[in-house]
Amino acid sequence: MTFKPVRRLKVAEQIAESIREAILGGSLDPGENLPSERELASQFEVNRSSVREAMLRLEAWGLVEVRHGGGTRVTDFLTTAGLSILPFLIAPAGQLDPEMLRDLLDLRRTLLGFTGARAAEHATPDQVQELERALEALETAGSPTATQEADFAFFEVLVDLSGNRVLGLLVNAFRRVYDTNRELFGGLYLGDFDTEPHRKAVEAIRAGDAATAESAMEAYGAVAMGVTA
Amino acid sequence: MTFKPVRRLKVAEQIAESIREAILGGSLDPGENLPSERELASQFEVNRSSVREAMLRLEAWGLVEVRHGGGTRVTDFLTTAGLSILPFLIAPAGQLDPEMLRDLLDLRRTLLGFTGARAAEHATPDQVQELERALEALETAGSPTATQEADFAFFEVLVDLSGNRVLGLLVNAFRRVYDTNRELFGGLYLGDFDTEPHRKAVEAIRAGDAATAESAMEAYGAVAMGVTA
DNA sequence: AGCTAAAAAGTGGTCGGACCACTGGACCAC
DNA sequence: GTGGTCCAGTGGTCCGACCACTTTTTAGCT
Repeated sequence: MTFKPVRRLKVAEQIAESIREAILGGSLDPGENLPSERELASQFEVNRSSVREAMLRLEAWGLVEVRHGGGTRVTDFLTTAGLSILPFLIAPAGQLDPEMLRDLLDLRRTLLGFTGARAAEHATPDQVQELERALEALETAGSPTATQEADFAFFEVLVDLSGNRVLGLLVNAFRRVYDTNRELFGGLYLGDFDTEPHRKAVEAIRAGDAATAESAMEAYGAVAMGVTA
Repeated sequence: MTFKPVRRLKVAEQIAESIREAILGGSLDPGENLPSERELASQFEVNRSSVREAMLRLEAWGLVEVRHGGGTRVTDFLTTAGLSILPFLIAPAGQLDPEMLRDLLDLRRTLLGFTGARAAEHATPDQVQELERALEALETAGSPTATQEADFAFFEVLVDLSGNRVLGLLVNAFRRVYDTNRELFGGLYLGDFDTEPHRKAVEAIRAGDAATAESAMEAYGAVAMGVTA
């Protein structure tokens, strides 16, 4: 038996979360002004400093626009926010949003293909060996949770082999989506987990066959989409 | 003669920028602890509040990890940061990093293909008309700057047609890369700008031909890569 | 009345200092 | 070794004040 660490939520984080949900949930419309920091401080019964920290977070997420002397305005997050809000947007009420999930998996499938193709073009024999170790770890994983972890680890090795650092940053953003809602995504690994596409991809990468690696990885991405349908 | 607006940088922003460059530039190694907030405040000769705001920004970028009572640690940004740091990473010294640019354009090319394909599958006649207007605006643009803007606008319409909201968020992140270094990217539009791929893509999208739209957009992406080579 | 410019009110930004909450290490008792 | 206590250091929150900027109101003029 292992225990999960207790969640310690800082004041500023609670405030930011609260307002974030109001924005993403549509209670606050784009263009609208947030109450002033002093007003918010009084409403939440906290110090203004804590409210300011919350504003900083919201601004970093691209959810509000702070104007010195002119109030804080809610932005249209679909046109200003980056991938950093995806973890919250994909599971608004503790439940995965089917449309968002579909979009995410669809995009993921293409990125998997891209990753596989580039890996096939750039991987050295040493790196292929590393990939094989990751595949073996995946196939010998005992629990669904372990499988889930190993699957992502396999993918991250692959991203490393692709040699594309921008792709690396993008995948970091995706992983945060996954980490934040780990339990929800866990369901995708309950059925039979077939590593056949992985093996095919590894084989193609070893041979330097980009096209085959691409289609193998896309096939793997398609499987995940099927599970949710 | 027109003057550019004077840059008014808030104290906290200057500090964050300063430390950000130190981290991205390698002066601060991952795992290393930053000086304490009190120490930094004294070094920068500002109040501790301003330092704290800077820390929040750095944390939001995924560049540091703040631990209550345990100091602030520099993270390995290549494995923790998201696309939000790409604007800074791609032009570290006011000059575009060729490798990063190559990776970015390579990934962009694939995303363009994906966008074109999905647009062809989902676009309604009304939407196609909107796309045609964007294309016309692009072809009648006078200056290189206007062309640059119109080109991105065309792409954003296309993203909208694709109906994939996750892709939309991803493109927002990309646009920030572009906006932050507008002058540097402007060079890509100096030569002859051929809108032939655009026209081909629009035609394919109108016909609902996903495969052709995909290859047309990929061809367009490849052109941009050629310019920089 | 209508316009302009000064004044006021409101809002975010910075400051200084105090105290609370947490971490990590030193030291002690068992 | 193990667990406990203590303590110095660090981040988190609070308070109240003032500065910088924007928006609204008001006073004054034509």
